[in-house]
Amino acid sequence: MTHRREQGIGSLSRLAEVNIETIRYYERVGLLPSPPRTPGGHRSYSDDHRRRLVFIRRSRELGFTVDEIRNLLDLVEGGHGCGDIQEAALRHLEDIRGKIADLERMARTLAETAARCEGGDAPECPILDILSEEDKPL
Amino acid sequence: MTHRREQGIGSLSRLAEVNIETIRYYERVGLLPSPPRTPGGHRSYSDDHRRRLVFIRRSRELGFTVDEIRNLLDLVEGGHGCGDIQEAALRHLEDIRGKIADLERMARTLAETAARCEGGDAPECPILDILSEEDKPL
DNA sequence: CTTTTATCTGTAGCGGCTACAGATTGCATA
DNA sequence: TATGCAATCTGTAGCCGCTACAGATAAAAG
Repeated sequence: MTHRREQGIGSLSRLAEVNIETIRYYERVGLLPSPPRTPGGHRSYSDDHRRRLVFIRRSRELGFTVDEIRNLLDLVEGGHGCGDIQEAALRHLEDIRGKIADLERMARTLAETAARCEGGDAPECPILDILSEEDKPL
Repeated sequence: MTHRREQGIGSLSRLAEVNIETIRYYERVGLLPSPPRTPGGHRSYSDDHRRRLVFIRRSRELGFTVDEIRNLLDLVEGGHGCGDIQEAALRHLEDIRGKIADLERMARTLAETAARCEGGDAPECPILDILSEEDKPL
């Protein structure tokens, strides 16, 4: 029986591995519900908050935006089945693959161009050429 | 002889394919030198400005940050040879490859997990599992 | 000269935090 | 119980790289 009861924001921060300031930020933007407060006004979190916060962190680690996470959380709350969630994940996967493709184009261009450099003090520099000659396509 | 003389910001924007607001932004942050002004206060650009602006745009397209571009421009101005520039490009290339690796990790996790989904209204969802169970590594 | 278009400055917003300042609360020890 | 220190509070501002406005003025076209 792991009965961790109410806990402060610092403890939640350590358990969920999320910055304290970030936790308050998530509350402000409506990702994490406002917890009850102690008589003195300190936030007091339950295990449910912790689970939700871990969900948020993991989603961020997988590259979901705050907006997308809001949607994911709505799907979960709404008791939607696996299908909708899978669909959201696959959409996001496509985004990621698009970004990878962009970066690979950049990397290819840079690598190819840098390979043509002679280095040293050579005045001619193929990198400068592709950067400044506007009529040559990348 | 292509003697385009002084021109306004709109014309520069079209030639260099950079947004007008972005041009003024680059001037504010010190990437593009402040051009002379007409008696009425409008910016008046030369071909040098255009070349430099194209350089900036291309660098951004290759993923260099504004700071990195400032450094690149310093290298160029300083008459440094190909070697230094090549070095900067290779450093940047490593950054890009790091980002690609990050994104590929995300994509792999998402793809593998989504593949285990049964879809439909199944109550069990492997995606939700990896998102909320904090003791399972991604 | 009048109209239209171009440009001007300044400010604020985006996302996703992070970093402060200055006030207050909570808890442990003497 | 007093005290001292750590934890937390709110509010605001900054980061990057733009983008979008509003309201005023300049330039070009008719």
